[in-house]
Amino acid sequence: MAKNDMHREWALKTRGQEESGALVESVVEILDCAALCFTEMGFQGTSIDDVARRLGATKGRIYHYFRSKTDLFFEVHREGMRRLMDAVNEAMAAGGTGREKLTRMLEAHALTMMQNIAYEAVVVQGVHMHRLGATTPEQRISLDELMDIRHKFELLFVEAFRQGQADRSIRQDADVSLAVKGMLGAVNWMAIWYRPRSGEAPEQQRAMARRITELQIGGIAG
Amino acid sequence: MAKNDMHREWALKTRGQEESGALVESVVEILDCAALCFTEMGFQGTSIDDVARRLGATKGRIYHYFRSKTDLFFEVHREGMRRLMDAVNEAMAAGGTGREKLTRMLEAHALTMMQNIAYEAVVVQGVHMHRLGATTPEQRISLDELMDIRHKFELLFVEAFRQGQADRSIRQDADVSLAVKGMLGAVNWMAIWYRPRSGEAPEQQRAMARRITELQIGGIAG
DNA sequence: ATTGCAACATACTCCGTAGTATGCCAATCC
DNA sequence: GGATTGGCATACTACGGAGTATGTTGCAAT
Repeated sequence: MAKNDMHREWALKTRGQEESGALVESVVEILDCAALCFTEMGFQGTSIDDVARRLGATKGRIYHYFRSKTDLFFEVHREGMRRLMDAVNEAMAAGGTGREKLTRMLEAHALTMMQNIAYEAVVVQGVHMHRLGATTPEQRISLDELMDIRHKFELLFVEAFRQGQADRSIRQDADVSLAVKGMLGAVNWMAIWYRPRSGEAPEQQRAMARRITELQIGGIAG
Repeated sequence: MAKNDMHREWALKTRGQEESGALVESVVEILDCAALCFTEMGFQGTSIDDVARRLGATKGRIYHYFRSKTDLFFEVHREGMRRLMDAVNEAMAAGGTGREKLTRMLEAHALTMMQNIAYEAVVVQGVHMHRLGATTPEQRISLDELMDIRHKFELLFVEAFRQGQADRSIRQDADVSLAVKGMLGAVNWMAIWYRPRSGEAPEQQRAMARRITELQIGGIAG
């Protein structure tokens, strides 16, 4: 393959087979640093040099793997969505009533948010960027693709919600779309305020995920 | 007063008496355009020239009233917070149980978000920027001040929540802080997805605000 | 009628930053 | 063991955009 196709090649590879290990690790390292930078300083506020500095490297290394800053951002976003999707899909797989499913899914979502706060904060930013005219046509395509995944993600919750209404475990009188947007909003908002306390045990995170989920399902009325 | 103090003067004026009208209107016009630009393209993504172009004017007009781009952003943020604060304060004033208060407050919050989507989207962005090291010391002060208002805003909800627990209208077993963050998250998230449908009647907005609020209070369990 | 100043517009500087072109080295493959 | 190539670093260009310095105009008070 020609040198110039290196970047595209990588994007395709990530969906397919494993790589030689060292290469993958180098890219993952870049993604991790990029996620932190984007989270702390925003997309426009982060320069490629910032990411490189954090890596202890220079731009060359980054542009060797990614065609542009926007591509790098999208790749972080994609990885964040993938982790969310995997967690929620698994939670949905097990049986139970619609409400039980929905509860597990929401809890998995919340927990994933806490465990991958940098990546997920970028995802939230990306959603925010949606309408921000991504300039080049190719970026538009990438962004649209990500929003499509985002939409499918939301549909998983809608589906579980409807199942819950069908089996009477969820109230009938709710506007499904609005209800789901509300629940997801409550959890997504964690990207704004949640910061892992140093030495926070995974069990504490699970407990917090359970509590916030239970409040969304059960409400606060006493 | 010296010319150079013009900008600061304005910032102080906004808290005090009315101005000569025409002047105020010119500034409000700038704020409106800035809110739209920041909402659509983000803080870093918006150039002062963008705002000026939208105004049908040039940078000169903007820099005549605002010392910097950051100041402009903060002023939009401040205005957005003020509208939220006013609406929620009014909703809190009337009596009732804690739960009734909280319901009215949340509903007022949601409605204000919808009616001032551009300003409120900027507020959400500002919260996001919190940790994004605002560079100059003066900007830090402004940002800290805004975050202080934000915190007071959240405390209003915490207060009503606690009152509701005291009068037994709200369940006892909830983590107050987490519950409030969840509720506010659900409503704040509207800044991301809500766009007014053309010709949407105020009554439809009120209905949506009521529905999303009721879901937060009552939960979805059937 | 003049002066003074508010309310902008115009024209410029200067710096950060995205992206590129090129150089360098170590490993791998004929 | 020369050539090739992947994996970066270095050096450079080009440009947009924040902030400033300097007009220009119209109104308002004296």
